[in-house]
Amino acid sequence: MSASSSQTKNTQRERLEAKEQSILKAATDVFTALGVDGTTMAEIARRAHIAEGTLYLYHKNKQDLLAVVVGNFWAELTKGALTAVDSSLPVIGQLKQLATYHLTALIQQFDMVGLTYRARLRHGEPEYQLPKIREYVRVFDQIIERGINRKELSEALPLWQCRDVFYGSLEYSARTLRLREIQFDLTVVEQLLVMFQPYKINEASAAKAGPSETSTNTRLARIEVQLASLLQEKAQR
Amino acid sequence: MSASSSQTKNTQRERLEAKEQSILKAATDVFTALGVDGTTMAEIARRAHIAEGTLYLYHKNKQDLLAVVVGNFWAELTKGALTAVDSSLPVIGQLKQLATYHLTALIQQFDMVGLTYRARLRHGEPEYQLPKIREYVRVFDQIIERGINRKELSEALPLWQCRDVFYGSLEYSARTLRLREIQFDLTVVEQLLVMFQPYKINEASAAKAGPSETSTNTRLARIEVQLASLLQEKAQR
Amino acid sequence: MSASSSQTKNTQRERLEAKEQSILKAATDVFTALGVDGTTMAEIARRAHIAEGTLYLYHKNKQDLLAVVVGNFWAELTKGALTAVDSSLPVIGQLKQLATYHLTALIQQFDMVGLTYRARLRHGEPEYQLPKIREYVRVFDQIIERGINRKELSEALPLWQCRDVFYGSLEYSARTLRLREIQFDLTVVEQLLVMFQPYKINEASAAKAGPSETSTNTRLARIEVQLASLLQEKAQR
Amino acid sequence: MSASSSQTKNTQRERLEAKEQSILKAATDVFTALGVDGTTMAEIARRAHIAEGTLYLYHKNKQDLLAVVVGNFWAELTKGALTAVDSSLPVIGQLKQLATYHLTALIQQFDMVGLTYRARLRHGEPEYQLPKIREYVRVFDQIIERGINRKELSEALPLWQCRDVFYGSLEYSARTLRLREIQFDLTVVEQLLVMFQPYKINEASAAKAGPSETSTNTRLARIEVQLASLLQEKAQR
DNA sequence: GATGAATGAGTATTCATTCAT
DNA sequence: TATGAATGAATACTCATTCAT
Repeated sequence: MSASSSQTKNTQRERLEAKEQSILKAATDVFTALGVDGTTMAEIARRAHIAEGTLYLYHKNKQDLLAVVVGNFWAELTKGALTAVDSSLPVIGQLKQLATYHLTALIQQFDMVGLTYRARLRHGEPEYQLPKIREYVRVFDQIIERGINRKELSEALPLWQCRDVFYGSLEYSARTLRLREIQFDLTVVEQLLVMFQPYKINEASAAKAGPSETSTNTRLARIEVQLASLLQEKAQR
Repeated sequence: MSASSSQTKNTQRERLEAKEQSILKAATDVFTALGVDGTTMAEIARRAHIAEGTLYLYHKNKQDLLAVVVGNFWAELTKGALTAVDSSLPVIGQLKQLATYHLTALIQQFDMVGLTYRARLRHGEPEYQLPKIREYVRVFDQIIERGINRKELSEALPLWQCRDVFYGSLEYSARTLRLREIQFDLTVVEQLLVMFQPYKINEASAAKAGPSETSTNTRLARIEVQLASLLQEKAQR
Repeated sequence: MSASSSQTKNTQRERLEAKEQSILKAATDVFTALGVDGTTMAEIARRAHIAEGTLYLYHKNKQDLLAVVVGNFWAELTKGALTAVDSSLPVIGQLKQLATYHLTALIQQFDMVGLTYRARLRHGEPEYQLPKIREYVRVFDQIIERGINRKELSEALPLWQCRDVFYGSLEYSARTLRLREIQFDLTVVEQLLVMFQPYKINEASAAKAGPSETSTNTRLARIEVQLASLLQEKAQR
Repeated sequence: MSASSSQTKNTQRERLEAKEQSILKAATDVFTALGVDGTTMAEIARRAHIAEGTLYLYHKNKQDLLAVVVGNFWAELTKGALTAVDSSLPVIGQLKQLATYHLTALIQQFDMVGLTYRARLRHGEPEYQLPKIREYVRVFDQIIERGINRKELSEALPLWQCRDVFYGSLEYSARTLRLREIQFDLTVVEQLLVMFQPYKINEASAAKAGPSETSTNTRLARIEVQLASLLQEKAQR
């Protein structure tokens, strides 16, 4: 009897869970297809095969529903990214995997970027950082941390500046590629990785003495960035 | 009489021009302050001291008005950028100037970025590239072209990929800096310039392999040591 | 030409005025017939032959429209009361006229009493005294003041207590009479006037205690006998 | 065992009764605090610690629940009034007690008056007399009847007109006093009692012959009211 | 050109009530 | 009895746009 009751409870929960998923699926589809303003709660309800009022049992209002939809997207992206990155590789390789994954995903689901901007808007506050985005962003941070721990990257790497360049470049590129109807562009990724050269710790460098010309440029670049970072700090003080 | 009429016409034109400016000023203010959805044509008319109907003599509809407002912003940005960049400098210096200008401007008027996204949306099409933005983007392209012409940059530089990284990084960074209430961050700019190192043509390299190279190495080593000690200090704090 | 313009202006004003009246007429009818909750803005607009949105050009919202409708009622009532009362009569006579007028009017338009209660409700405050009601109430006060000035009424008369009894009785009675489908009941009015007896100043009393008194007594006695017999008759029926 | 079952049954009944009371308490609180429109069945259920659906096992719908709440109020008022009135006193004294009790109670729970109006509204019918109010009103009638039986009051007293004046005055006064934040005003009560003077049978009158001046006024007033009543009847025929 | 009154389509949200469990 | 998830009708209000002066 307790089993049956637990069974029933289970079924109930599953039903609610299924309904919740159904709503999110419908909402995602409609928001994606029609944009925030083009979307009506009625249409979402229709596609989820529920009554309009039921939507409000699961989500406080349209804005909240949008936030959940967007949050879900980034949560899924986080999962995918963790899968896509092989942490046994050298960090530069990992960053390439992450960049590739990110760029590909954004190109495919670029509408979500627009929705994300809308979901971030809060009445009063200028903008709002969705928690799920923060989690996603951590994937990048973790790779960098790993790199530093493994002595593959210099501690001097300015974390959040690099992070912004990384994600900013990819997002912007995704928009452009979308417009040009290109599925993917490796150059963007490669270009991005150049950014990390100055922080790359060359294990071989100690071994071989010969300072090649390339090495000079690299060293200069590294110095310049580090100097900029120090100056910045000083300016802020 | 023709003089008087031309006079009048002139005055008339000036009046219309002034009214147009008044409308754009009002529209910019309201859109910026209240966002696209918070803005009403009535409020814009009120602030421009004209009747609601008059707005429609100057602009087809709200969406078009927004497009003009946003277009104006980018046109102004173009003007400013052209002023900010000294084309007599080495291209890297020019890029640094442009990046600095762009980042500063975006941080100061970040609301415009949001409006830009909204202005790009067209019913049906996924997104739309505003002509004024294209013009702005050309400023970057011209610097690169100049660099290639002057043999400062390799022809191998992948133009639009670099461009996307350039603008994408700065835009994204601007958002972040805005959130952190930071006015400017040189690191972002410097970081970005690293990207162009691989395409930098070292005129001295091919020509001379003389003693200056040794000296360069020596100086570099000295600087690196100093930097390392500074970073160490910082890390200990 | 100035005439034509003034004419036009006049016409315009008249049109707006007419529209305003049309709205109020429609609103009054609908509120009266269907009650506050039964009334929809759409129905009012329909009956006023205007668009729904137009209602909001004339009245901020439903609650405000109701307040105006109710206010109008009391303003009209004030006018009527001033007409109904002949200030040359002894005050008791005036009060009788006012009471008669008030009772009759309330019986005929009793729905307005219910609307009045609803119009008085403000969000937050417990209740709210409509200005137009205050003006109406002044009609009573003025009669009393007049009476006191003319030495027909004692200054000892507790003004607002009497006023409340006056209006309270009539309003409550109006409800009852409405339920019983009675158009008017003089008894209520007469009953009410008894209240003022203690404050009536008998000019003759102090001056003369002469023969008229005897005569009065005689006449009273005669009337009392006749009345008693009539009442007896009535009782037997 | 039968005892135990009866015990259980008893407990069950008590439980139901307790739940019913809990619902009514919650409903009364919410209706009083938030008004009819501000009240939701969900909130009542929440405060009564039951499910929404359960409310409908005890009360057909919101309107009915309101009616019960309001009915309860008047039933309680009836109880209180019967306690407050000492039927051994002269009727005028009893009326004074009733008036005092009524006024005090209404001032304290004035929100109930508003709820009463709303409870009386029926779809279609203009208004509806709640049974519990009728019972309450009987308290007044009984005092009057007693007075007539005891020969303290004249049979000529027009019962329901007096009743309406009685309750109407007090209700209206209660509203006013509430607004002025006054707890009680004896003047109102005293004022009201004047109304009964004309019907007061002066036992002493037969004993003492001297028709005082006061007596004249009183006799006149009495006659006037009785005449009005007779004329009324005639008019209705 | 300028006006501003008029329009009316468009929708998020609430909540009394029901009913499967 | 009790539950509480589901329902869906019902509506005040906004505002971009138009058009008669």
